[in-house]
Amino acid sequence: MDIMKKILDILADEFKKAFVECGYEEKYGMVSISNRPDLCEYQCNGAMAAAKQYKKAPIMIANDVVAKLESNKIIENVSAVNPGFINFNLSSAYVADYINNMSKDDKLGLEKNEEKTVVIDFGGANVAKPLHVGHLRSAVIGESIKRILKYAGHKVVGDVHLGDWGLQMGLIITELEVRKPELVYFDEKYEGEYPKEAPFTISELEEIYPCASGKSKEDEEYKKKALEATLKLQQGYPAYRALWKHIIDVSVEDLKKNYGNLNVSFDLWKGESDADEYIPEMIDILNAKELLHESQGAMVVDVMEETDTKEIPPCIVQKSDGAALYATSDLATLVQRRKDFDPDMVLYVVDKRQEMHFTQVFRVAKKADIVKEDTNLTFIGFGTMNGKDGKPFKTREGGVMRLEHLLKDVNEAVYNKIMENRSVSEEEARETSKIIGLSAVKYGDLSNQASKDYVFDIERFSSFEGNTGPYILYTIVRIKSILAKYKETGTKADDLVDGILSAGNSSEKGLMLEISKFNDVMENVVKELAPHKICSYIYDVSNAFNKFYHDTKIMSEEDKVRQASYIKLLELTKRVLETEIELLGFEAPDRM
RNA sequence: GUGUCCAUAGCUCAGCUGGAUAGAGCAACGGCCUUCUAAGCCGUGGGUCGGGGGUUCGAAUCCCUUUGGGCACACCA
Repeated sequence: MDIMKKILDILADEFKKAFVECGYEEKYGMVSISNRPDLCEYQCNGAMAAAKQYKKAPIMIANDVVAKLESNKIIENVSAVNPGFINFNLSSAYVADYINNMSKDDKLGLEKNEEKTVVIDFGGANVAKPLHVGHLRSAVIGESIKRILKYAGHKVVGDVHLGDWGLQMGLIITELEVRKPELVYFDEKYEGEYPKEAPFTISELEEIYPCASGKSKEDEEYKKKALEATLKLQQGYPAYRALWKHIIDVSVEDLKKNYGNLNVSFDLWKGESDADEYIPEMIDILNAKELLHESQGAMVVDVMEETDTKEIPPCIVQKSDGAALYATSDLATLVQRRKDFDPDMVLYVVDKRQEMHFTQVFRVAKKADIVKEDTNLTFIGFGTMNGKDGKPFKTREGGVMRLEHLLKDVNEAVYNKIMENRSVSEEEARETSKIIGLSAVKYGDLSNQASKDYVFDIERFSSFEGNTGPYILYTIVRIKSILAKYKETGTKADDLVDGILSAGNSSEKGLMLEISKFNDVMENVVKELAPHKICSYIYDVSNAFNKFYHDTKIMSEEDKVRQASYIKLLELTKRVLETEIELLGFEAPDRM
């Protein structure tokens, strides 16, 4: 099976045909999920929209259409309701058929897209600075979008794009010299090989940067030294290059560990330093297009457009002292990415406060043809993660909280919950609390629209009730548990039944209907790059499953064929849920 | 100041290509475990969708206006 049409499109086709047969335009045959589930599963409101054009009472149009559809095999219980709604259900046999087809498809019926190459820039990590809560959203949202686009069939390159260039590096080198002047890197006459081992640990490094940064603010002389060191490094002074390499290696190793704990990974560990060599070429491009001009000592590109409703300041590409800055690096990186990947799309998952900067960069890139004309440059700005007080999330002392401490706190809260509710070994509880904790954090973040600020509430996220990650995991664990029990009986569902049978009761059908929405939901998720829609979908699926679970005693079912059908339905439900949480970036344990 | 985003139940959030009685979760209250994980299921109460105007047969949703907030507005990233 190559493509599976979405249920709504299939239904709309039936309605369009009916509208046309009755002499109305087919555009009125649009179908939507019912907003009155007590009355029907699906509805069509086209009769009301058509009333004006045909100068006819909407209910009459609805009646005409209903008459054509009464014998339709896909549609059940179709009826016209005042003032002109057409309510109907999907035939139980048809839904069962549909989801059986879904289960045969490796993408669960998601229509294939044309493959695009996408570079996604997320994470926002800096060398020598530990990840803190401010890095959480970029990592979590970026990872999810990366997975979503891969699932949709695109070639995706995730780039962490490290902050590894600039003054911070000079500061660290300067402070290192103060602390360990005996190191060969500071001996100008040294000509031998530089050591392979880094002369510091990650914890030293993390302490050095804030210390150096503090000193440079008070001590002019110190700052000057740091600037000089930065310049020497950028000019390629071998000793500093060697030292710098160590700083990066030590940092990256630690970052990989931390991102690993978040289930976040990157295909590419490029940094701002990698863009450096592309700066001259980028400047040449701008000059060739005669876009670059001097303004107040700096070299800038004008980016105002006539349709702008406000002043967009020119994009500064070179500071008045000749140095590069943020925009310089981002533009040069685009040159590099074009050479390396020739992307159709470049996505930036960045704090929304940086929108202006990216507007400028994108405009320059387009004006200068640094990217192809049809390259889609997209800024996905996310909101702030706030504490319960509605202000940016801080530690109790008011400082910036490190990401690993945040995760630890959540895991601890989950661990305590597990120990009070369940009697499992401490070791298992520790393992499980990591898995559940991650789901709590990620679901808590992703269930909100990315662009909005949200309140991070450890209590709420790590509580296991309601619309949370743990609830979704619990649902999956219940399914796994039954499937394991069924397996123990030695029966194979496939031997008893070809596929899922028509639903025998309303909660079973409810579950099937939810499952059948998969491709529709996913198409939207991919189009809008909106993980929160996955969350609301799997919450619906989980609710539908738990209702079904409550109504149906699966293991004690006497009718073995019916039971086999239940098992197949459970397998499909599990597949849908696991596919979706995979796209959100977490997984389910076997027990909890 | 200019621009921009936001305002929905006590709290946290959905819903916004206009449709019927505005939905969840938490919190409160009441049911359901000798039977597949009660981290669950079922139910009750709770709202002038910030205010005002407009378009429409119909507006939380579109337009205008007003109030209150967040954020951004050239040499930081």
